[in-house]
Parts: sequence; structure tokens; C-alpha cells
Amino acid sequence: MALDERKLEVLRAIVQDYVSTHEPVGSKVLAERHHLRVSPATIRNDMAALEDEGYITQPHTSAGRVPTEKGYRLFVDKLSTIKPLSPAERKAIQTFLAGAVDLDDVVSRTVRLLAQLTRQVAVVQYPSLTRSAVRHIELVQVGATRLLLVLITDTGRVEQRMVEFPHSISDEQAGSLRTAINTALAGEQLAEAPDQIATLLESASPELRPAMTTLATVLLETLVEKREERIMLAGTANLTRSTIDFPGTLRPVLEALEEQMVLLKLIGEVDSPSAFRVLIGDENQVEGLRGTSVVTAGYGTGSTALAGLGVLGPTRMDYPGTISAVRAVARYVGDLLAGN
Amino acid sequence: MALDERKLEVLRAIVQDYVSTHEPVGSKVLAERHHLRVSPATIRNDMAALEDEGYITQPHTSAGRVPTEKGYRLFVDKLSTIKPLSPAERKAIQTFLAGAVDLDDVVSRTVRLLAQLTRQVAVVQYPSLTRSAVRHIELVQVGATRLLLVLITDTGRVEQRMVEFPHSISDEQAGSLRTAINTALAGEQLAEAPDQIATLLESASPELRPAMTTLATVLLETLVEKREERIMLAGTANLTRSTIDFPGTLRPVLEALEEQMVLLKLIGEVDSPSAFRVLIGDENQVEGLRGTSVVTAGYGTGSTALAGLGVLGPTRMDYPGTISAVRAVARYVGDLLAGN
DNA sequence: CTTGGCACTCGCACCGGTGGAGTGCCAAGC
DNA sequence: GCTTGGCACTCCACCGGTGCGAGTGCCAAG
Repeated sequence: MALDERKLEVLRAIVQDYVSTHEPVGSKVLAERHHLRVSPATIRNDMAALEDEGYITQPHTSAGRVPTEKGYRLFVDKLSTIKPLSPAERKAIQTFLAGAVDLDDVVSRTVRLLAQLTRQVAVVQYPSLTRSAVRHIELVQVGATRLLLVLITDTGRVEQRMVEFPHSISDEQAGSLRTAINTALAGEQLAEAPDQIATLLESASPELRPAMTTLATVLLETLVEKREERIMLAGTANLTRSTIDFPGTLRPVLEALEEQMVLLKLIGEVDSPSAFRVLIGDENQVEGLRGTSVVTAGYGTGSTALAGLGVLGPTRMDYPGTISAVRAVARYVGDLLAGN
Repeated sequence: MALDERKLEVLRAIVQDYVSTHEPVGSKVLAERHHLRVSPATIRNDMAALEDEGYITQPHTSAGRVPTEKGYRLFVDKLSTIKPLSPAERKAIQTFLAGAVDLDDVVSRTVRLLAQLTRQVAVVQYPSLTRSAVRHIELVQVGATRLLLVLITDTGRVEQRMVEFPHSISDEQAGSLRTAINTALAGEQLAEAPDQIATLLESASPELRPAMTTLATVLLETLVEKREERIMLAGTANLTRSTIDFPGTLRPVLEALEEQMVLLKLIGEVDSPSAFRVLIGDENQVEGLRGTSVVTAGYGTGSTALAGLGVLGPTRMDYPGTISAVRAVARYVGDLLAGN
């Protein structure tokens, strides 16, 4: 059974009302507040139909209706128009992000900005290593058998890793290693680094071979294990905005938010910048985050995304507003990083 | 009026009972559970005295007693013996921390460990820049007028900062700058760096002077503004363990935890390692963290602390257990960093 | 100073009644 | 055939009253 125009209109009204009032919405207020030109009785009929189709539900007999996840999904896909940000908001984003002095600063400003704009929990992933290129690799002598490996990417990320060698390393050796490794890798995409490292290893002079092997292992570890993906979080206090939303269930949400891997799964799966995804309630496969919705977008400097960012909130959230904020911030961050 | 031995014993019993049960404790159970060799009536008299002195209070007439902050303070100062960790716990700390590959790893493992041991919110400060020495400074060419300044300290911290020059910088100039700056600063305590930088600036050759000035400004900013102090947080989910503790007041706590400056104030004020501090309830001057208690300790490699760490929880917490966990972890982290 | 006894005070859980919001259904109207 | 007003029905949220139990303060005796 198809839903005619007016029924969709009713659903939209229900979602909008419920999102702003947080209370089950009845046929009467619906007829009053939204200028549907029909009587409450008619709306009741439509609501009954919408309920049959599973788009809305009532908490108990003789209460108003509440959208189901299916209802939100339809709303997001078909019924909502992305509400453009106000000029003031755009301005605020720009000025707030403009003062950043380095990548850490960019990410931390972004995540706080996003949390403030959406009044929800914001998550920002650092530019993914596997999608960045090497700008420079530095080896710093720390002890006879130890070097600190510092990897600097074109996106401004700086990763460090202590490397322990089974034998001592002279200053000259360290210098040669540094030169060799930079010649081989500087400018290369990290995703292709494994190949480069392999050839580098083969062409290494016999006396550098053992040291180079150790170094190569660490480099590969850093790149292959995704352990080095980083994220930053802000706005967890916003979870308490509506105690009603997480009835005693704040716990698992906070726990999930502490699991970097979980968050990465959530926001890291983006391909092109400006694309965005909305996960509603149970669509979210993470145990403990059922009952929350997630809006994510990719950001990047070119046509492929460097990483993702997004916000997390109650299923009952202002989707149009959140989506536009997330997209706008993603775009600005991309532009900002492209400037570097 | 002095409190005699038994009254103190009663107070100790009340604190212990209340901490484990979370319920106001009455004279009867007190007489039963703790082998005070007197009758409930006697205990009631003592309790009345303790209440007069402000050490305990009753939520309402005819409920049991609950320790006041003054009561907890007395308990912590005089009545509790630090309970040693079990060998299993020590072992766990050691093995958990042992696998760390770099400073980030050390800090993140430490903070998670602490949160898990104490079942509370844990905070760990990165080794303070002002208390570290320079190991190496690297300048990476990023554009004609931009260098990425990378500062590596003896504690393993790596700080980056983009430096924008008003004029273009040649490779040779960058090289000279790097050499000069490393010669001047390598091995120096960062706290004394300002002086070194000043002399460095004076002795710079005329053609390097402008570039060096820009660089010096950035370096000083990084050091002087304490903006570069970092902290890491874990275990916020533990705040929800007892909804009772933060009656609708979870909000301000989460908000305070997002303020780096606030947390720094809280845990950063340590002088010598192994010293610890306990702040109970209102003693804590941070608005929003009234009603929570904080246990902090310094950690370091020598006789002065590098930075602080600690945990935050409800005033009704297991002080002896928490204190010993915090101290033990601080000691292990100090040892671990000394090994680098 | 300690102890048993006792009256007293609250908080809390339980209960039944009431009001109101909102629904579903039906019969009439366009 | 869709829309509409009317109407009975359901169920929650609120309210005041009640009984119970825990715990206290006080007192008089040991």
C-alpha cells in the first residue's frame, strides 16, 4: 500500500514535532500547529495507516505517536530538505577554524566546533595515514641501540615510534639510514610504502641491511596495523542533555565511545569527501550504540577522503540541522587542510 | 571536645560501611558487622557526638548516618591505612605497562590501567614540557615560506608546530637554522630555553637573523603558553556506575572533564614524585567538580615530578584502595620512563 | 559510662480514585 | 469514497491516605 502525499506530510509533521518537544504527539496539536488543512479525525486515520506500515508507534494506548526508526529513515531519505546554515554560522565556523596553528589544533578545534554546533557528541578522525603521503622521516639517536623514528605526513601528522636495534648504531649509520629512507619514501603515498620499503631493503648495502630490516619492520607495523589511526572526541556532556533519551543506558554509550576501534569503524568508512551517511538506531551495528544515531561525512583535500568525522546523538535528533552542520564542517576542514 | 578512641573507631566503621554499601548506616548493623564490643545504644551516643562535631550527618530524621566531607577528611588523614596492592595487581600493572612502544602508548596504557584498577575516571598528564630537556629539534621544509618545527624531548614527547615565515627560506638556510638551534638547545632543560634562545638570537648571522627571530617567537610561544600541556582521559563510563552519586549532576562533571585547563590545574600541581594529594568534595575549587573527590600523584624519573596523574570519583570512594593504586601506578610509570 | 526499653519521626511502598489526553470507531455529510 | 464531528473507552500521571519498618533520641537502671 502506497502512502499518499498527505500521509507523508503527517509523518513529517510528527517527526518535526517530536524532535522539538520530545513528547508523543497527538492528532489535535498536529492539526493545529502544522497547517494541514484537515481535521484531527482525518489525521487519526492517516496515523492509523502510518502505524500499520510501521512508521510510527504509540508508547501505550491513548498516548500520542512517536516515530519508529523506520519512520526516521523515511524522513531522512525522502521528507527532509537539508537546511542551509545561517551566514552567521558559516562565519563562525570559518573564524573558529582559521586560528589553528597545527594539525592537532585543527582537529581539536573542529571537534569542539562540531559538538557545539550540533549540541551532540562529536568525533573527528585524524587524516588517515594510509591516505597520506610521506613528507619526511627523521631518525633521532636516543641511545646506542635506539632511534626515535619520526614520520611526518603531507597532511601534517607527526607519528613517533621508538625503534630498538639488536646492535649499536653509529651516527653515520643513522645518517645513511635517514638519507636512504627519505629518498625512497619522501613524496610517496603511505599506502604504497610497503612496496617501496621492500625494494629499499633489497638495495640496502650489506652493512646497513640488519638495521634497515629492523626499521622496515617497525615502519610496516605502524602502517599496516591500523593502530595508528587517531580520533578525537568532544561534547560527551551533551549526552546528558536529555536524560530521557538514554534511560539509564548512558553507560554503554560512554563505554563504546572509549573504544577507539568502534568509533573508527563508525566514522572511518568514507570514500569521497562531501558524501555523508546517516545511521539510525539499530542500523548501527555496534552493541551499546543501538538507540543512537550517527551522522558522518568524509573530509579531504581532493576527490578522495582523508578521513571521517561525525556526530552521535539520540535517534530523536534534528537530522536536517545535524547533517548540514556535519557537511559544512567537513567541507571547511578539507579546505583548511588543502591550504597547508 | 576531643574524640576518644572508640568514637574514631565508629567513624571509621561508618565510612567503610557506607563506601561499600552506599546506604546510610545505622547503629545496629554497625554494632553487628564491625566487632565493636558495645551495644547499639552506646554507638548511638557516639554517633550523636560525631554528628555534633560535623563528621557525619543524617539525610533525614530516622535514617542512618552518612559521613560528611569533614568526616572523609579525618578518615583519610588519620584513620585509614594505605592498603597495599595484591601481588597479582602489581604483576598486572607491570605486564600491562611493559608492552608500550612509545610515549603515547605509555600514557594511554597508563590511563586505561588506572581507570580499570580504580573503577573511576583516570587522568594522566603527559610529561610536562617545562620539566623536560630538548633531545632534538627538526625543521622540515613544507613550502617556500613554511617549516614544520618538530621538538623532541628526552621524555619522548614529540611536539609539532607549523612556522610561517614572512619570506622564503632556502634549503641551506633551513639547514643552518637546524644546526644552530640544535647546538644551542640540545640537552638543555626547556625551562631554561628562553635564555638560550635569546643568546642564540644575538649570535645569529645577519642573513639568518629574521628567520631565527620568527622561529624563536614560535618556540617561546610553545613553551611559555602552557597550551602545550597534554592530558589523556579514560573511564568516564565509570561515572555512571552509581547514578546515585551524581543525582542529575553528571552533566557538570562531564563538562569539567572536557576542559583541559581545569584538569591540568587539578592534577598538574605536583612537586615531588610519590607525593600524593587528596581533594575531597568542596575542597576542590573547580565549579562543577564539587561533590567529587580527586586523588593525584606526581610521577617522574628523578626527584622532581615530570607531571601528574590521578583519578576522580564520588566523594564516597574507597580512599585507601584508590590512593594505593594511584601511587603504585605513578611509581611504575616513573620507572618505565626512566628506562628510556 | 553503658545498656535495654520505648515512644517518636520519617521515608517509602502500596492503594484506589480522579482527571485528562488521546485514541478507535461509527454514522452522517460533502 | 474521503472527511468530519461525536462519543465511548483506555490508560497514564497525579494525588492524598495508610501501614510498615528502620532508625533515632531520651530516660532510667545497672
